[in-house]
Parts: sequence; C-alpha cells; structure tokens
Amino acid sequence: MNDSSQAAAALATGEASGFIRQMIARDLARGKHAGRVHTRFPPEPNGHLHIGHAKSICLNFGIAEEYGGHCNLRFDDTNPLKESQEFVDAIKQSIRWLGFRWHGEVRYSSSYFAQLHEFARQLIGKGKAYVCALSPEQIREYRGSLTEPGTPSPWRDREARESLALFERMRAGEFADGALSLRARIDMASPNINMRDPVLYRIRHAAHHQTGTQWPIYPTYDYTHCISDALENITHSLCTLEFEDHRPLYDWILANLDLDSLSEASSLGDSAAPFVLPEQTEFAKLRLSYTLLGKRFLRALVEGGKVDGWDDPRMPTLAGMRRRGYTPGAIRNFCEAVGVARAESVVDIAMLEHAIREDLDHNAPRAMCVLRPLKVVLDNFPAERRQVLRLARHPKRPELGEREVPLTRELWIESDDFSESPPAGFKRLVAGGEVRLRGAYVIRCHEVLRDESGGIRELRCCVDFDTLGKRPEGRKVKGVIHWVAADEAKPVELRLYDRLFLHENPAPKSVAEVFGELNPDSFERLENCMLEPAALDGGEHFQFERVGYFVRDRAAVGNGAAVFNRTIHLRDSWGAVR
RNA sequence: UGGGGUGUCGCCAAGUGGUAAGGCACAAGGUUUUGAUCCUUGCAUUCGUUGGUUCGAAUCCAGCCACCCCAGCCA
Repeated sequence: MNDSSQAAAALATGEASGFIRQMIARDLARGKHAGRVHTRFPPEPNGHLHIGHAKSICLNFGIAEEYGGHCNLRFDDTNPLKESQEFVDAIKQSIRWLGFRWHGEVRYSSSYFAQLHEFARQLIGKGKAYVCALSPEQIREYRGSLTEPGTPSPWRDREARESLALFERMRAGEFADGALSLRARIDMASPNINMRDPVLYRIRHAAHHQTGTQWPIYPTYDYTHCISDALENITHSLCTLEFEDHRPLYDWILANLDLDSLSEASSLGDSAAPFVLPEQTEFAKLRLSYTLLGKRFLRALVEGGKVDGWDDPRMPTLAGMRRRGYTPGAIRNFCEAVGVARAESVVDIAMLEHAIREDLDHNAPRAMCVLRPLKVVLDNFPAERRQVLRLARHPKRPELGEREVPLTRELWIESDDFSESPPAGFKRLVAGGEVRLRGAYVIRCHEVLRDESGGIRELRCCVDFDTLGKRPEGRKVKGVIHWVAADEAKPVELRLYDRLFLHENPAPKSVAEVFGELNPDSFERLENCMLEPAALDGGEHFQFERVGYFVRDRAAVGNGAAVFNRTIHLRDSWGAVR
C-alpha cells in the first residue's frame, strides 16, 4: 500500500516518526533482536473490538508490516468468568475485516497453561513465590495503601517444599475458590503497589472456553502476559499507559525465571536467532470526542436497549462502524493520522469523519435519492416519453462507467429544495424561478398546487429543452437539485444516524449518567424515500448526491424495502450558514 | 501527602541544542450541472510556568503549576 511504502521510505532515510517507530529503528540499528521485529495484538475475549482497539491493531500489525516482521494475534484469556468463544470469533472477524493477517495460528494464553504452571513451580523452588492463605480481603488489608507500606503475609516465608505441595493440591482442585493463592515474593514495602507480592495464580473452579475444566487454577494477567510474550519471541510488547506501573513486574518475572528454560520453551525453535527477552512499551489509548469507549458503558448501552446491539451503527465498535458504512481503509487512515504518543488526548471526531468522507468521496459511486419527496409535474414533457440519461457513476472517475437514469413527466424532488419564502442566498427552486435538475434540464416552476389544508401538493414546472449538457442562453442558473422519476423510483428506507452523545467529552460516572447524556436524535428512520432504480442493482456504498454517504444494509429489513444506513452526511456550508 | 506518567495552534501531532513539519477544524478567495469534491491563501516570534546553563534552548538543568494512572485473586 501507499502508506507502507511511504513509511518504508521514511525508514530508509532514517525518518521514523513517533516514539515507538524511533525506538524500533534504534533497536534495529543496534541489532538488539538480531534484526527481528515481532509484535502481538493481545485482546481479552470479553467484549467486542472498538475504534480504540483499531489504533492498537494498526500500530502492532502496521509496525510488523513496515519492518518486515510479524504480528501475532493472541487471546489473553486467563479469566474464564468473563470470556467466551463468541467474542473470540467476533474479534477475529473484525481484525480480518480491517485487512490484517496475523502470523501463523491464532494464539491463546490458555494454550501456555502447562508451561506457565511449570514456570510457577520454578519460581516457588527458587523462593520467589509462595502459596498464601490470606483471603482476598486480607490481602487487600496487608497490601497497605498508596502512602503506607504493606505488611508481609504470615505465609510469606513458607518452605518452598510446602508451597510446592500446596500448589499441586491447588492444581488438583482440592481447595475452594479464594482459599489459597500463589504470590510472588517481591517487596511488601515497594512504593509501586504492583510489586507488593502480587497474586500469580488464583483458584477458580470454572470452565474455560478453550481448556474446558482441565484447570481449577488460573494465572493472572501480570504473570501470564510477559511469559506469553517471551514464549512467542515477541520483541516489542506494546500496550497502553495504564500498564506502565506493571512494567517492573513484567521484567521481574522474566528476570527471575531461568533464561535457558524460557529460551527452550520459546517458539524460536532451531532458528539461529538468539533468544532475547521482550520489552514492554506503553502508549496512550485512543479517546474520541462525543464517544465513549469504556467496555462497561458500551455494554450498558446494549443491555439497556439504548442501541440495537453491539453492531448498532451508532456504536463505536468495529462491527457497528462496519454497519454504519465505515471502511477498513478509512479506519486505517484515521489511525495513521491520529499518531501514537504518550500524551493522553481526545481526538476530535471530525478527524474520523474526514477519513471516511475522503475514502467514500473517492470510491463511492453517485446516485440520486430523495429523502422527503415533493411531486413535480413537467407540463411540457410528454406523458408517454421516457428519456434515458446516461450519467457518470463518479464525476472524477470516468473509468467507473455510467448509469442509466430515466427522466419522465412526473418526478420527485426534495421538499427542502423548494421554498415559498426563500431565505437570502437560497439557490434552489422557488415559484417562478429556475433550477437545474442534476444531470438533466433546467426547469422553471410556474404553479404551486395545494391540498385542502394549504400544504403544497405538487409543483407544475416546464422544461427548457435547450439546456441538456449546456447552459441556458442569456441567464445563469445557480441551483442544482437532485430528483427521481416518480414511476420508476424505488421506495427505500433510510436510517439516519448521528452521534450518540450530546456532550463533546462525555465523562459519566455511572451508567445512569450515560443514559442521561444520550442524543435523542441519534437515529431517524425515513420510509418511502425515493431512490433512482439503478442503485439497487449492485454496490454497497453510495454517495446520494447533495445528501450524504450511505451503505446498503442487507441484514436489515424495512417493510420489504431496501434499507440504507447513512454513514455520514456531506459537508454542508449552506446548512452551516443557516 | 507514596510511586509512575504527561504538558508544542481550537483538536491530534512532528521535533532529541541551531532558530516551530503535517493533518483535522476554522476563515477568505477560485473552479464546479453535488451549497460536495478539488485548488489557492491565511491560521504558534512561540513550545504549562519561573529561573538557570549556552553564542544559541521546545530540546539540557532546577523549582513551581496543572492533569492522568496505580491500593482486583480484572485485563
């Protein structure tokens, strides 16, 4: 792709941009990992991927591509209580949809359980871990506080032999959940709370989506992640800022394990590359204005029925964005534009909107669709006549071909495009005025017909037949409006989506607060919209001219009519003026 | 009040001692049979702040201020 070739060029000239790429370029220059770059994307299968994850995916997979390395997909599945196969499937699909391919097979932390168990025995044997009988509440009390050191567990100096035996009995399922835990023996007085003898293993009599009921004990994230990275020969373990305080623990665990045994267990096999420990580097996670990415809140929206599932087009999930009409290319470009840094920031959602408009402007074929139809009768256009116009699918890309658009005596136009009391600057149709029918003739409105209640029923217009593909003589017609032949239009349902939150920076403390901040107009259903017939034949993404970008939603059914979701409206400087 | 971080244009973000990239947003023009796109132009004498070092500082040093993260047997 163009992006990666640009990146490659930048690298070749020593212009790696951003602190992570610079670090990697530096590592490579020093031969730190024998020229290898191996990253991983490690989601926990406890929810759906969202735009924030896309940033991490683009970073990890992108770096692997740029440096000729690899990126693993590894499910960090050490907590069976919260995880499920449904989520692993959805996550894999979203990553593939984004256009990334992981290296080799999908990995699971759970597939390392046996090795993890063995390494734990090693730590115990070295006096670096012990089985503790403190309850979870007691462990919390013994841990101390941010300003006070912790106090050692009474089990801290338990004999290694005894701990080993207890650990085996834990593994055999002899104890109840929470009765015992395996803890690292580090420093109860450390100013870094993560180093105050963190729990390495806990008892959980729970079935796991990958390993079933084989294990009644499960390793914790801190213990699992670093070893999994090492086993997969990850060179650069990239994660978000909140794990920064965990880095000393990440390093401690690897440093206290026997390097040779780690190396042997790793997947480097008989490769000539030397075994090198992975290193963790943190970056700021993505935040977006008018958007909430917290899993807890997203879940609440779904379960509270505020949206129509995880793939509701208003959701910032990749599944939702896909249904909304976002494209992988747009999302990747967006992630590229956002950059990767350590400063916590909130990206303006306008950047995301720009990315999708840019993509769709270039790629989406054009069509005409009238959202709120107003009847127009062309008095001087013969009733039996059907003129077929051939219009470009894309104004700037003739290679995309043409479509046939029928013109007949009766049309639908947008009711917004006619005004009896036009505001200053109004360029559309007015009584007695002229306007161009997009791709067709200039018409003049000479009569407004009303219904009993005084509303506008239809417009009577006449066509200037000397204006097809040319300007009218002696006057200029500024306005251009979209239209559809009444008899041939396809009634469709349009679903208009807007941002879910009213506040630029929604910062709810509770789920109730989230519900209070929702935009009541985030969804509008328009039935009986009139679409030009050719647009139903194929294609997913369209620009409905003068309106916005829409995507066909084949999963949705709306009264038998085709359904289109509005991805994003066109920029509208006229709307902005009003 | 312990520890770990971060502060460069309205929003992101380059920059790593030699005199402030780029994108988004915004504004003003131009082109246009989409009030779209596209094109042009403008948009930080200044890098949280105060001092210091230096011929020279966003970049080095010190103090101060603001904000974020950490006391799950979650990840």
